[in-house]
Amino acid sequence: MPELPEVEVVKKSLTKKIQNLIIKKVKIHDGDLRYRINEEQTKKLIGKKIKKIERRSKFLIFKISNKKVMLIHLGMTGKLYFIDRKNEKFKTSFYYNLNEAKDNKHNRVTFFLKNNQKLIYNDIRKFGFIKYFSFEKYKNNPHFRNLGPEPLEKYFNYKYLKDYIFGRNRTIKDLLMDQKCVSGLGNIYVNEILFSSGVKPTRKVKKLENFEIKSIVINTKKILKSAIKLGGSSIKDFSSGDGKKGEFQQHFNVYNQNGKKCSNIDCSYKVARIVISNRSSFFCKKCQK
DNA sequence: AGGCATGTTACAGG
DNA sequence: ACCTGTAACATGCC
Repeated sequence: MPELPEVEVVKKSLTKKIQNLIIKKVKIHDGDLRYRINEEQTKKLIGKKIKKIERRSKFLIFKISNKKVMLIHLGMTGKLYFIDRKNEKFKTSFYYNLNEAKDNKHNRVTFFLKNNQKLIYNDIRKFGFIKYFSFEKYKNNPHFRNLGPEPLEKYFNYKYLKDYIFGRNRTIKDLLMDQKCVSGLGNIYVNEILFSSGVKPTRKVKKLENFEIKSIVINTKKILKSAIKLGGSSIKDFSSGDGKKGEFQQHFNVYNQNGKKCSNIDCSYKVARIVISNRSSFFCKKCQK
């Protein structure tokens, strides 16, 4: 689930639920995530307040009252469930689904808050991780040090991308996927951005025209904003219709649409799928040059 | 059975 | 030291 828009949606919804709550207890069910964690580390959090939740790239940054920072990266399948027993309801940060959170064997960590409220970190494939830093040092951690600019900030603009491209010889798909160039994009949004920009994912960056670079920057911002507004993309479909899930997947033009007709009305081509750098790329051979 | 999956990074070779 | 491409991580679903 998680590229920049999904992480941003999680941040926003979690902020409403847990800002200023005290962590009463932390239970690790399986600490064997991308980086191993144990209850020795989480002990420091007990009795402390969650003051603020921020986002950088695909990282969630929990600012804790003892000048500690808890970083959560959701990896490929990480989810955070907020559970409010008071109402006998499961309110998830991104998905909202009773069956998904109940007795789920992929729940890895539970943060106990007040009034039987809980925050559960659930991760099927365990590519995600949780790490702790001091407030002063977290920006210098190895995960942050090489991150490029946030795509929604002004610093990411035509001039920046044009300059970044200079002297490089890669495909535009690879470049946009690279968090050093611009941070927060992943396979879904890069495919959609390139479709909207009319640029084939295989194009070498040094061969891009200026108008195409401009278009890529504009569409990056447009698509990310639209996805955030729609609650992100929920790839999995849930049986129960109640509750929140993202809706941007209903607006995919190419991602996972191989074999379907190109969404441009005057085009009769089918969406093609190829593999670039071990990842699927979807595009229209006619509409993307 | 084999291929594929929303991500990151260690490593190899240039 | 920088640039690029590949494979690996763990688990589930077609």
